[in-house]
Amino acid sequence: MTAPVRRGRPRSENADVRILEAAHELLVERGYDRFAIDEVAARAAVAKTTLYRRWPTKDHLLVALVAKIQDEVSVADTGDIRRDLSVYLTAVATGLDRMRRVGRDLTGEEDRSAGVVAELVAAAARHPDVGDVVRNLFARRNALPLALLDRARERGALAPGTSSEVLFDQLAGALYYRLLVTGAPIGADYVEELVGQVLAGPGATPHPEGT
Amino acid sequence: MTAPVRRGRPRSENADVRILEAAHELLVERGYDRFAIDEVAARAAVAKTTLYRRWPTKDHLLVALVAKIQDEVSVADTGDIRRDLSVYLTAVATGLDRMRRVGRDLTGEEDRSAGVVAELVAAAARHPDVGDVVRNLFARRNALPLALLDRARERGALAPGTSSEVLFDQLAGALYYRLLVTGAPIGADYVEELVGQVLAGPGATPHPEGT
DNA sequence: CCATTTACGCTACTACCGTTGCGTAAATAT
DNA sequence: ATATTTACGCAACGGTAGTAGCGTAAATGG
Repeated sequence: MTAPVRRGRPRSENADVRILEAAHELLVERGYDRFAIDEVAARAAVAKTTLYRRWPTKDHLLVALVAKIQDEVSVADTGDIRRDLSVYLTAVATGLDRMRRVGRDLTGEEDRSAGVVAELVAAAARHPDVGDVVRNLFARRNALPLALLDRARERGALAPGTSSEVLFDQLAGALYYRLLVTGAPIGADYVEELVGQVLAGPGATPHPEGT
Repeated sequence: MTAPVRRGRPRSENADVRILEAAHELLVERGYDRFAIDEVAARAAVAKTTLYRRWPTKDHLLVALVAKIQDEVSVADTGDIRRDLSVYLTAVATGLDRMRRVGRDLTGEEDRSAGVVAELVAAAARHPDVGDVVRNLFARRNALPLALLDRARERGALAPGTSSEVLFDQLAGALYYRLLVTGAPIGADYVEELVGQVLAGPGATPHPEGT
């Protein structure tokens, strides 16, 4: 936090707020496409150039918006790791499903859904700096569940050599893979099955094969 | 295959080929952004309208291109499920990494990477019909490894109740999650660790020292 | 008070995606 | 041959992302 003593005319904080609000409204109403920067500026009663001074591309605005919107997913630690994971991942899944429907399905609109998560991923791939922000976002979002896994391992509920990060990749990865790639549903029953199989590990080889 | 007897002037197959070739070249050269439809048409020596008659959006062209480019990942079944999975997933990972670098890094260009996979995911989310094609693409691509898992289960190398689909989600999901979301590297060592942990299952509680 | 610095609003502009209208080319049907 | 049908090429257009130039507003420094 360097001293906020700057030389010229200060940025209107009001403008930031109004832009983000207008963008939020339009995103929910219309989805990411059908979401025109000009319209955001107009609705925020701000010149387009003012908007671009803050966020150099639409993608940057999107990620700033998501960062603001994103709700914390709470993590309960009851000591029953399986149950805790199921609860957490179910919450994540419903959150993702809500994000997927943004701009669609609320109104009886056509079908040009946006899939905010998909757009976020694409934006992160397009601009390195957006990628940094997105990764930071997820890092903070995932810190609590990772800590949960760490504690479980220390407690002996997970095998000693277990990598929390890899374990989390298995769990979250399955959800995002279904959301973004295969489009398969991710209901509570799926989460339950996933957590069960991840923890059990199907490689129980009663009679090890191979040379 | 309905009879190819149609009434008017036939579509120039040559045009399809030339367009896809030009698009392929440009995609590799420039990446998905910086890839202008006008330029594809020009390079293919075809009117823009001719192109749009075949693929109604840039996204449609992209997915058609990827469908053509995508190389089969071979699946070996040596009987050692752990080894087979490692080999297969390593091949997938290197393929993904190659896709990620398309349009970047070949030239000493700036940094506006495209991330073809990310764009593909976004395209699938934007247009329902593109989504269908993409899902179909992956379904066919994943058929062999899924069959591998099925055989392993029947052979007793995987626990009887194991869901091949969920298991595959854990594996592929982890890779795509890293590629698209966290940006973490996915080298051979990671794949090895992933496969090991997925098969072992960290939930083996040797001495539950609960509350 | 006045110069400087930075932000704002406005207009105009470029580039690209995707569409439309129209004249022409290549096939089939009679 | 002629009519019909469908594709092609061309040119113009509308909509949106992002940029550039310029005059004006609001702050600080002397």
